[in-house]
Amino acid sequence: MSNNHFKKGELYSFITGKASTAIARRLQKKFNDSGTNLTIEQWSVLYHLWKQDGVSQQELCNATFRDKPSITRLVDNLEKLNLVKRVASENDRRINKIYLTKQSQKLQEQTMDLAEETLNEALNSVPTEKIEVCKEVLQIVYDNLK
Amino acid sequence: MSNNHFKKGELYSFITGKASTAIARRLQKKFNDSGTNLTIEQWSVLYHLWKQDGVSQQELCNATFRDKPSITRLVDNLEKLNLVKRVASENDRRINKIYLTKQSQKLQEQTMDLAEETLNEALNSVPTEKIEVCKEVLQIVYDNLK
DNA sequence: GACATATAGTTGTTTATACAACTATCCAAA
DNA sequence: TTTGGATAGTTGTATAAACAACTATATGTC
Repeated sequence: MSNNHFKKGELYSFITGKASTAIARRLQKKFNDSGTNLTIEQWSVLYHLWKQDGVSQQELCNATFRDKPSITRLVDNLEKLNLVKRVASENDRRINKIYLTKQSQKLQEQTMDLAEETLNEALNSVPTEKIEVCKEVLQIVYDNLK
Repeated sequence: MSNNHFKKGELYSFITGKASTAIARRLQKKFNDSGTNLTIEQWSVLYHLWKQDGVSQQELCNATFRDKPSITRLVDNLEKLNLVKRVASENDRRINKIYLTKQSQKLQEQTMDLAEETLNEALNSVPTEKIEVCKEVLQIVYDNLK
């Protein structure tokens, strides 16, 4: 059996990520409106650092699905904003360990609330069991392609 | 009942569009490997022009969910590649109508095949009915936020 | 017809992504 | 211990997105 369930007219939104783009834009707007001077991409790096900081840039690459130059520049910008600090590893001098600052620790609660709010708006009226199926499918898609 | 089905650890992939990013990267790789000198974003504009060309840049904005400067520059680059042509409208001189060239007409079949191939790889082993649920949820998400 | 307003498109700036090429450091095998 | 390959990170370049500010044209109202 073919998996070819996409008529031409349906290719588009899957490939362009229409839904996730809309979610990201909505969250960015909430950041801007609340005076949170942060891009979604910067937030996504902080998101992983809030779970654990002191990790290498390479670990941030893996966690955020970005390449090394992207992380270099995101960390550059986060450092300019005084939200993270590069600390050279003592054991391995190739490695920068990335630490949160006091300022970025304060941002966690507020921005996570806005993120949850955004997802609740996005998923308004969608039944729980359909959300679960959707999450499952998207995870398989990712696993199929990684 | 709250729609708050996202534990903190699950927020991330929905907001960042992990799955659609993976799909776009895979398709871009297929374009590159096949010598198709085209970005996914340029392709997404051509995608709508293959359905109908001679439309205004504003109509392309609506169709591709981009703002006007983004379309201006995508059309700039497509024009440099000789894939589209701007033609000033006779009725309304503010409007550029965008037309496909012979070269871009040739690209349609090949790139659509690569796009379908990509989606089939992405959705490998996902049952039809779950794909349908997923498409439905993503559409509702988009409608909820637009 | 004149003017205010809306619409279509462009340009400038900042941030981000992808890829290639590069430096510095580490490590393991000869 | 030397050397060659792997790993961590940076820099250069092209493309793209978002936002603000801008020009040009059209339109509706007085």
